[in-house]
Amino acid sequence: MTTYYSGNTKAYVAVDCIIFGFDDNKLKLMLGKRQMDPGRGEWSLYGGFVGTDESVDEAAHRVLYELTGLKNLYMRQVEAFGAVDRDPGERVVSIAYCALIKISDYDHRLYEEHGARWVDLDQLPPLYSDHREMVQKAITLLRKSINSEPITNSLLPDYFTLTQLQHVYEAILGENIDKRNFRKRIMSIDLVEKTEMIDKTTSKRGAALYCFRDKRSEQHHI
Amino acid sequence: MTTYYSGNTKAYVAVDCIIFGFDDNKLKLMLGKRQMDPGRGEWSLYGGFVGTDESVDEAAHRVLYELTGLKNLYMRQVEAFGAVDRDPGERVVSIAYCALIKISDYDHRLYEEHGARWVDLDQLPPLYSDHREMVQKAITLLRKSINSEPITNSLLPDYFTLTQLQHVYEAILGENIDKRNFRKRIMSIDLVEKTEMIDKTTSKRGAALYCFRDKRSEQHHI
DNA sequence: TCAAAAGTGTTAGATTTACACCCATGA
DNA sequence: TCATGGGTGTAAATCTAACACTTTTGA
Repeated sequence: MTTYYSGNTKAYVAVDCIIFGFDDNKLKLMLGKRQMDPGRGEWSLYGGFVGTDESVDEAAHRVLYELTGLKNLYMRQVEAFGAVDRDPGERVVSIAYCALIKISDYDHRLYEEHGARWVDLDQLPPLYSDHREMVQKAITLLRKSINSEPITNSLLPDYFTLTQLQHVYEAILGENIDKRNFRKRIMSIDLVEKTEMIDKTTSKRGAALYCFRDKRSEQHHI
Repeated sequence: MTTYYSGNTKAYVAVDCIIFGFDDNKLKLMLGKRQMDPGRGEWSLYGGFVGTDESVDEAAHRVLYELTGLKNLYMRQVEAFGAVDRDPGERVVSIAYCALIKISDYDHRLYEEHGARWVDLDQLPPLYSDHREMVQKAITLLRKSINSEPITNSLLPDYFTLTQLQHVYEAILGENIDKRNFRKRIMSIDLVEKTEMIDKTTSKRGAALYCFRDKRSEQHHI
């Protein structure tokens, strides 16, 4: 038995997942009612404790998989939260992760089995512990990295219109974008590729469907 | 006794401090030889375990204070490191913090008591565990936030020449900057204020000494 | 025929980059 | 007097931001 550090105390280490989706031109957050004490019944992010045989990153992916059945989603560490009393039960240091889901690609039954709900970001209920702060940090992170990481790729279905893409940018950045400037910029960075397909669901005229050019950005799900 | 989460296992939670200084126109990192098993004698960042009555942030500040005698230094969480085998002894999740010190403002005796040394960033020895990766992440963070956080303020003495300031930028960004463009830009953002003082140590002609304009950026040390 | 979303260029201003010489002084 | 680092301006190129009308088609 190893006892190198036995003079020191241990703590529970947890992960909490800030799961974003995009639907109805709005950013959504996946929340559930907390199913354990303390705080049972409060709105909460999905989380779990880090096990002995998994890294913290792996724990985050596991929690997300258990909830959604999806693997290899975009996921990124946001920050470790370590206030002494952040958890009303015991000392828990939690590492927050931001995850992005293509809502429309998957059916919602698994979420619902867990009592999960997509909630509009601008209508968040009070959240358990410091989860609200985690969400805020995650949004700040999304805004900073929207142009350098495959964020929009992870939120949109495989084929999408430029208007949809613009709405994702607007939802994340929280501001309106000029349509012409936006299209010019997107075209100049080789991000997307036009397909032959036309989407007729949002207008009578129909809009060209695009896909992301970088095949590396395609996520592989189980 | 609280036992809410007793089905789960705990882990040691530690902090590691990536301490940067600036001297001789180069970024320096404070390293020490690890003084405990496992890994005794290896070059290592300064770290410590998070105690029961302190937040993770507080633990980081405490470790830095114990080493340097300085409080209220610029400090920022970098990332949590949680690989299963990252520590060869036991399961330790470590949260890395980046700290910035004005080397020339303080004498080095306290550091030396701890066996600490300033090492050139481009001449790092092999480091314990994943500390090298922590350093890399910290540099990336510095580069990203050099224009939005009081980073150069925290590395330079209270009075400095524009050439010194430029050297800090160059050391952090790892690239040469055009002198005229640099001065134009610095002047345009109201970052610094010219004083009446002249520094004659680096040239016969002498260079004007500047101070940072924003008093909020001044650090208060013990 | 008209309502509704798709699609398309130009111009002014701001920002960024490249670039070279004189100044002041101590040795 | 000269070697050394301090200090300064301009012009071209790039990027950003503002702005309005035509197209298509199903209802």
